[in-house]
Amino acid sequence: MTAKRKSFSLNDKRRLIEAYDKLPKISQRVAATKLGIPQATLCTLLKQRQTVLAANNGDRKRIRSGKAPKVEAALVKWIDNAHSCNARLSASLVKEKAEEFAAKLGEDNFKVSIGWFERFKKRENIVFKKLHGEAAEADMVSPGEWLEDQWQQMRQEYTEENIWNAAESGIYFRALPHSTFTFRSDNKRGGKKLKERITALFACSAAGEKKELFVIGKSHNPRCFNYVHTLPVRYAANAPAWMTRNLFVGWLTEWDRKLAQERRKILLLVDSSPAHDMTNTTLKNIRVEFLPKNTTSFLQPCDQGIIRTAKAYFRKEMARTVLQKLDEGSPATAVDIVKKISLLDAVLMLRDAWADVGASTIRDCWRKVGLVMSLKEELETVDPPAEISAEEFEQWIAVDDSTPVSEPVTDEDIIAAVREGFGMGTDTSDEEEEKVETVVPSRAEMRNAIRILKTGLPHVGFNNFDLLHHFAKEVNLVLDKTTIRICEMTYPHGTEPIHKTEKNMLDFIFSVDDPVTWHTMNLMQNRKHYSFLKYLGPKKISSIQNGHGAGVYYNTLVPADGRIIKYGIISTDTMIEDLLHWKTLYIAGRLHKPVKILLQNDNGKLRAALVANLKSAVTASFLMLPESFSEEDLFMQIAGLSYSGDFRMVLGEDKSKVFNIVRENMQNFQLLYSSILQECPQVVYKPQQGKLEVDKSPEGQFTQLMALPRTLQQRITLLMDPPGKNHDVEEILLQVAQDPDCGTVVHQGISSIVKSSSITQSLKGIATAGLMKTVSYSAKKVQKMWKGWRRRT
DNA sequence: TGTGTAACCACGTCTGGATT
DNA sequence: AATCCAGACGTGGTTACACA
Repeated sequence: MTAKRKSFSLNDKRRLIEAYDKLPKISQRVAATKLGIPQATLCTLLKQRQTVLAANNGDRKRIRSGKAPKVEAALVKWIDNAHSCNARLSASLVKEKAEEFAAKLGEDNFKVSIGWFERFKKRENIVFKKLHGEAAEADMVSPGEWLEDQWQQMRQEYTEENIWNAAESGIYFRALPHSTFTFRSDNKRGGKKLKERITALFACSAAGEKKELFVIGKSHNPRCFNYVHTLPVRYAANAPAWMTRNLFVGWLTEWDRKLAQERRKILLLVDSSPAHDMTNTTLKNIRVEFLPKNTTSFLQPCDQGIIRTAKAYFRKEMARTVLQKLDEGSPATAVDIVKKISLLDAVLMLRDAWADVGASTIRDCWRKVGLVMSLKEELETVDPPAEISAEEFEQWIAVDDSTPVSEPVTDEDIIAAVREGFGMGTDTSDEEEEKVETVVPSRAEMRNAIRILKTGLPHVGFNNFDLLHHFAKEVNLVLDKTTIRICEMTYPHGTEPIHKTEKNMLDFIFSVDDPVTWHTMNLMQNRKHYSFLKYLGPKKISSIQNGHGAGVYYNTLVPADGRIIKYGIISTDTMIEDLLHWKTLYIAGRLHKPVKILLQNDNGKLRAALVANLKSAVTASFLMLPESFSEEDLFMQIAGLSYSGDFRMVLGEDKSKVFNIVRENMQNFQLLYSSILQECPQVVYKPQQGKLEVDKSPEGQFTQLMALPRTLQQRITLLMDPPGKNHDVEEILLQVAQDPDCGTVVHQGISSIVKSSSITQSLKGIATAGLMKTVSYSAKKVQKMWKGWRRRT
């Protein structure tokens, strides 16, 4: 009766979807007849779009997994790893391994049959070639030979300053020494929970120079980082907190760029772990060389003492912290204390520990392994704290030595990774970790601490008064500044896009709930900040502020503590409005770039608006970027939004400025946007190419368009549909989504917002700029004023 | 008129093993 | 190592129909 039913291969399906996309907008029914399939088939097909397009084996007709997908996943990882180590694999070896994994993963029903093996190979596209014995064996070099031969050749063009070594090390930052602290804690709970680990990448040169640490943690946006402006280390995160190829390449690329600026070329030695694989990566100023396999432990300077020394300092500081708390008579056990140590604390401690490692130690380690010939130097020794025996201290330093620091190497790691990937998780839950709250000391407390140091230190023989004075001055400078930030934010140096001459110009935006009151108070305290407009009175000033442009009233050229600052006042409501709807994009646009949020009284609405603003920026950028782009392209696009809407349209000096803002602040951008990008279903991150891919289908673009801020949507409708004919916004956006020039339309919409607002804002700038302000300014005044104002409300 | 879905069952792929 | 077998399993193309 009915014709024989068809069955499509994944390639067929992909072709069908592509063909459907090329069709003009018609009903599924019509489209289906054109494609020669029933409507319902087309409907299901479109629903499977993502799965079909992501499939890698197009000749198959169904995507099916074997009976024990976990075993196969583990096996694939193991094979990958073996390949990257140039190990020879025979079919029987692989089968043996499969059996082992099955046993370890508790897959009792799984049998390593010939049939299974065949299908497994087909599914994964694996072929086992017969290898000839010698090739692999030839790779095995003795450390001595390598040193005399290859190494001498490699290092010829490089001086010791430019010969570097990098190595990862796992760090259980909450680990305690075996016995000393445990007497007061119940051991049962102790052990496991304290195993939170971070991985740090240490890099140093043969001359003793150290590179900023690269720390990899579990959490992308640890809560304890919230209030921190700049981390003293580079930070990244992934679930197992270990080095991946992607992170490593990212780190290298950035370093390469810095070196290019310095016109410096270096030779970097790393061990040959899969995470260090450099294929498809080109670096201009870094030559990456690998230590021969199985000789890493003898030849790697970092492994031979450098990292150990850093860890010794780290653990010593940890002991000091814990012991002090215990001595203060805190009822908490050592375990409790250690649990309160946040990731931030650990990172800061680790940074200091790394800074403490002496250049001579580093040089000596390089000499010891024989990579450089130089004179023997004094090795520093880190004495164990008095409370801990030397032996125990040694053990404590080494507790994390054998932890995996990069993608899987041992079977256990593979199994753990597979378990995690399949959502079974090992028994450790993060709940405990999440509860570590960060206590930021108040400014008064910090000031007091400085005072205590000043009076106390001379009594213990500290006599570098210059240093102390300088330190106190620097700290107070910062403290004073931060106190005047009534609600909001400042731009990090060099990112403020408006002023060209003043490199160190700090720009603050205060969002205040009631601008009239604020101006009244501020006029009384700091009349000199205001231009001639002050004669008009606070009400008039606020009305100028609110009535025109972006709703920001600026006082410029305000001297504060030897610096010139400027500050803008905006009402919180106006700001939220702009963040949510992009009415002017003036404030919203600035907040697309990383800025420091100084003090936030708990305004949930504002916080939500800030996030919404970032999301909008990402969405708008997606629409304007091609299907595939790099992270840098994305940030560039975002940074360009507030200029003319599209970075490509920015000309001349401004272009390089945007470029620089992004380059100098890559890390801050990543910190700002990483969680948003991760949560966004529209974008797929392809780590292999370091590229992001975004859904460019009409449906995808439509959802993106619908998510744009209201004002932008209105502008777009206006562009597409001149007033008069009243079409539905949704209807028009649907049209735009089909349009191949969709990105251009979005760009025009944004630039129409930016143009109209920046004109009014700069006109107002003329009125509010006034004459040069020469009168000195005290931050404390504003602080007092602010306090006074708060009391009254 | 349009799209989405429950149910049905053809058929691709699974399994352990035998055979070439 | 590759191919084949027979039976089981479960995906997904299709039909008929509900729903806006």
